[in-house]
Amino acid sequence: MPYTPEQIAHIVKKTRKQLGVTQKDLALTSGTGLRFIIDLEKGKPTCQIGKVLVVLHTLGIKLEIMPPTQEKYDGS
Amino acid sequence: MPYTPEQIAHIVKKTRKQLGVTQKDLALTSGTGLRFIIDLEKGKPTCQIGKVLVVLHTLGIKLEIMPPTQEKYDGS
DNA sequence: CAAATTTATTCCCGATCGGGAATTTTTACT
DNA sequence: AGTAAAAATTCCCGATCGGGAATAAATTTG
Repeated sequence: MPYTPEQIAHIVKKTRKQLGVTQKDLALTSGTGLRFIIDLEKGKPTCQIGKVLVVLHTLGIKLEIMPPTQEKYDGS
Repeated sequence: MPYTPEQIAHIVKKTRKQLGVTQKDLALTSGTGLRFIIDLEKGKPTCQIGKVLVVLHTLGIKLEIMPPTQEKYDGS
């Protein structure tokens, strides 16, 4: 289940609309530019991670990152 | 609790080491370049989201994105 | 339906990402 | 301690990100 930029784009757009926020407002409140927001919501894979994280936070979208659990097999 | 690029960097680096994988190997298996991996593990906020997602997936790091819950107040 | 609003595209352009190689520095191993 | 391995830096350079404005297109509103 890896996330793709397109999926993130969809979540961002949907959340933004649900909050009744325009792309322009989101750009302002997240400290980015309109250009970036449009690209992000288009699912562009080259958007900068730092800005993506800021936008997610601005929209109240929570992120959880879970490393794999370590299982050591002494297969001897 | 927003994630920062630095936090992601830390998780990536820690996971990679736990898996006993070198940066070079990770670059190869994730289809990126050594340069990118080093930048990512340095917490550079300008790394491309698409590549970040691929690396996370390659390392088996799971991501969860949770939009805010919608609560409609008819405050009338 | 027309007007207003929102979104998307285009343009300009400075800054820089990132692939890949070479080199240097740091870390790990014996 | 010395060596090998890993990581980081530097370099080159083509490609392009993204801010911001203007414009076009699409969508929403009344």
